[in-house]
Amino acid sequence: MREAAYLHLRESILSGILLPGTRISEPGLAESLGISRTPVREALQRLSQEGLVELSPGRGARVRVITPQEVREVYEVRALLEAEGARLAALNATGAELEALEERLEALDRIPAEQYPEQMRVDFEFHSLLMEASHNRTLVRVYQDLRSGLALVRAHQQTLSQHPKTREQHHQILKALQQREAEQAARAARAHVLYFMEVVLEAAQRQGGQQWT
Amino acid sequence: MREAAYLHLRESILSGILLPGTRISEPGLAESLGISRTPVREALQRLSQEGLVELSPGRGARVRVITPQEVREVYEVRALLEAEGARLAALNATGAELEALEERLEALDRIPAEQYPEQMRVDFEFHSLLMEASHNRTLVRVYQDLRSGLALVRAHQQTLSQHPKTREQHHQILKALQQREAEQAARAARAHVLYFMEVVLEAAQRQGGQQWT
DNA sequence: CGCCTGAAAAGTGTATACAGTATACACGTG
DNA sequence: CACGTGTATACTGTATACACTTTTCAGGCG
Repeated sequence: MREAAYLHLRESILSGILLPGTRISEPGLAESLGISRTPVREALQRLSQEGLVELSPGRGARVRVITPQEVREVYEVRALLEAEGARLAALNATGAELEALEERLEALDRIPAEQYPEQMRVDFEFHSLLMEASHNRTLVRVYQDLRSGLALVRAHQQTLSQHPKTREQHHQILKALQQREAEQAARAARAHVLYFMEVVLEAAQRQGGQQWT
Repeated sequence: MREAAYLHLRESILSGILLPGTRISEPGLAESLGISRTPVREALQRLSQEGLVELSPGRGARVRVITPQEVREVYEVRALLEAEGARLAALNATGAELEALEERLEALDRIPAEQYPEQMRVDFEFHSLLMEASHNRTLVRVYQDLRSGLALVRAHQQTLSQHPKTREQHHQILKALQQREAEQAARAARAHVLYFMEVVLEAAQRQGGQQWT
């Protein structure tokens, strides 16, 4: 039930049902889920450590507010991690892992542009598989922690995937991995993440102000 | 009281009172601290997310066991983060921050070699200040998360600080920061962390087997 | 009309109770 | 003598109760 509360809250936040800054009441959420406060509390604390909610002592939980400055910081760290992941993957990836990556890019091409959630899911899988191919589980863990925070940002930035450049960059990364060119893979991954950061920040500037979901 | 339970457990684990693999009983710990199970549970879950304890569903909590392979992974990621931190610090550090760093190195020289805990504390402060001088709070957060796991390793590796090379490497980093040479700072920080990793792994091999603290 | 005050409502933090489950140990069986 | 089974104990996960704090809102005062 803790897991259920966690997943429900996470989904509510990422899908935009709960806007940033919204207060989350333990009794309220517990009743709406038909469970007691205990698992709700534990779910909130987990989300707090993941950076999706803010927990002030004695004053309850709120959905976290993220500033553009913070988005920039997170993407810069992600670029660092993903570049290293790509470098290691070029050295350590197995044949099966390379095929799985290739398969995801083919799947992305097959998905119609209007099915945004599906695109996002496969895109996410591609990057996760890339990091796992590094064979450094600590790197993967840190990366996933960072991404759960990033999800907050992308929630309302729909339609920005499948930019023309994105597809080309994905293939550049894969090609470098297949040719075992570590430095080239790192550069390509870094460029991809930083390019995406600019797209996100631009879209945010157009549609919002100092903060958003 | 959650904080008290958290700090008590953390200290017990890092000081070696609780050895890796030891089962931690919620009722037992609650009684020994004179509090109820609720805050104990919450502390255990926090420690679980920080990587100090392992939490198997329905089967309670154990102090986590770390393998040399994992130590290598963690230090490699730390080297990556700290190199980036040093690079950014060379660009962004304020005068006051540079002075604080210098002060820590002077303090390290003043501490007698036998006061190991004090040395470790100041050494920790130096590295934390270095990362904070990067002015990227996300980078700092990820770094601190990683280090709390590392603390497990160093707990029983006393006497390995103040290796002759350590002092020199610290000063190399600081010098690069003062001269605003970003790439040199990154290289120096990376070399320092990786060197330290080798020292730790060597010490572990001498005194242990496949796993320790 | 605005601001301060104070009481009521809601909420957080901790303790405790209870149901379901894993673990350990002893006994019986092959 | 080894192994499986059954029972008793201990523990985890969830629910509920209670004290204390924060928030809210209405009424009175300046």
